Amino acid sequence: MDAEDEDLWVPFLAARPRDRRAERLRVHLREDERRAQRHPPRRAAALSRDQIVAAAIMVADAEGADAVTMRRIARELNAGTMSLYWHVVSKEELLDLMLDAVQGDRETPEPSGDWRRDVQDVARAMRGSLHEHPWMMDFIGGRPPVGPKSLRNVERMLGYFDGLGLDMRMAIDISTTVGTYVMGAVLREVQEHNSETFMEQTLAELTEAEREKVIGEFTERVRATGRYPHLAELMSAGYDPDAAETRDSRFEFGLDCLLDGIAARIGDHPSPGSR
Amino acid sequence: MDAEDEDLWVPFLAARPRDRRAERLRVHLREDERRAQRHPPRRAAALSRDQIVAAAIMVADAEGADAVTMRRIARELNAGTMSLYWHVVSKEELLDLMLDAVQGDRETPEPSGDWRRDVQDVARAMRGSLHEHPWMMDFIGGRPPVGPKSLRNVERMLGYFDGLGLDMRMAIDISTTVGTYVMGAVLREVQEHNSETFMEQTLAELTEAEREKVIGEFTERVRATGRYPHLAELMSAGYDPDAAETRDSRFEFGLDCLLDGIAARIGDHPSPGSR
DNA sequence: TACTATCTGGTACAGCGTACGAGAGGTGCG
DNA sequence: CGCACCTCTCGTACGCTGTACCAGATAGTA
Repeated sequence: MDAEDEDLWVPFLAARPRDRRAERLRVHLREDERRAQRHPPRRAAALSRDQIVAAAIMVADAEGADAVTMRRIARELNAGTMSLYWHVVSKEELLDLMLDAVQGDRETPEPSGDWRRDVQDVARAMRGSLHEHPWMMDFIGGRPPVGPKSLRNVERMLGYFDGLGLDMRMAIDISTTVGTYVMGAVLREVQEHNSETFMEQTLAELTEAEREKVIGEFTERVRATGRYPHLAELMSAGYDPDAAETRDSRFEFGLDCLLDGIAARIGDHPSPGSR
Repeated sequence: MDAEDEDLWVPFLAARPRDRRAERLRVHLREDERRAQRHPPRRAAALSRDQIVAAAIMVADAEGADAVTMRRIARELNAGTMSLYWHVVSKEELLDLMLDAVQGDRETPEPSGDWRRDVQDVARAMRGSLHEHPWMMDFIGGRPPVGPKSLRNVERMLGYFDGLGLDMRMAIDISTTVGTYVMGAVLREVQEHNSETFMEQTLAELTEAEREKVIGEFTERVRATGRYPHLAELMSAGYDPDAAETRDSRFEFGLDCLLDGIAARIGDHPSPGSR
């Protein structure tokens, strides 16, 4: 049963209960469902948790993190705002549900025997998923990470190292390290993306002359201090480290470095010219 | 002049101007200061940007990200809420200023000639700084990153690779990759920390028996599915990958892997048993 | 004295998350 | 049938947020 697995929220972590309902909804969720079957829903369930989460993700994708308000989501569903609170304990919980839902977006590959390729695939998939939902980076800060979909992904990841004779500790360190790198990379990339769109908006309001003047003044000021030789060189070379074209290769570069280091450590010889 | 460097905000990026003042405060800040010297502040400046930023950081450190509200900060300074808005265009700008301010907390080491050690030091310093201000992770999501302090740090970082004959592109990729890893690591660690404190609070409300029952039921459910052999092994081994003791070594592990990969790539032979 | 620039902060408003509780619709029992 | 009881919807209201607007205080210049 697929639905069986979907409820594997780590106890305590899932919701911050503000009232009794949290416990009912989470820790004793199965029990709830049993009762619901005795007493089936009467009105063909106009609203459901999954619907609410889906609507919230739609809104977030289309209008950004700021647009995710309970009122906005309710409007999307033609429901009263407070109706959402029957299915969801708090906005905080809804965000958790959203994060876990998109975690399952991409399929993680079956172990192929080549751990390095599998890990690369997963890393790229994670990155792709995060890029499709950039609002994740707004919500992810400092919130307990584990929902059932994440659990499944961790399980898969650990499976890639099965035949290599690693102890569990090593396998876990490697998994989290890769995940760590991907998170950091996407965080940076989302920041850069936001910078760009913001800059473009601002630039559009200026004339060409003003634009050059402002930029010129800035580079001149950097140069004038004499304390930033590398940055000055960078700017005069016109090299933009954050340009979209370089982003993919930068991601792959870091990932390759990391995987090389890991490979060396687990006794695998790094594939010399991989990628 | 130290103060000279402090104003090197990348133009456009710094503030999202909601009205004209943004431009004045940022792009033409120097001009503003010149005028201010003609017309010096009359009341011995009861309030200043730096004070406001410092107060905001204090509040954030002591009470967490949620406590950072304009009213709270004003109260801290015995000022009216709206007085802050003379010195700061918006809360958003204040957050940018806070982030950049803590960026300069730790001193980055002078280049020692051993790039690897320098980079390690910087990475550890970044991590330490982020841990002292865990609210950073709440604010950092999807916001333009560059203030003057960050610029200085990038400059320093680039300097570590000076004698190695790398081209600029390589040096930049390496710098950002290391930064990326650190950000990701701290993001994860802050999440884990929050999970823990939350779990402790919840656990404190339960009796020992309830606690074991809930945990036991969960592990039983995970095992019952048969789809999570690695996780089941993990849980029955009682190994907690997020335990505080393992966190430092995990960070160093990932960092070492990364640096090994980088070293190999720039023709340096990895120090075999480093740390 | 009058004028102007700089800075303070009170009031007010729209929008947020959500506590509360009334009520609508359905089931099961007498 | 009536009646109790659960499941679910949602209007109202409250306290909180960021901040627009504007009236004033203060100090330097003319």
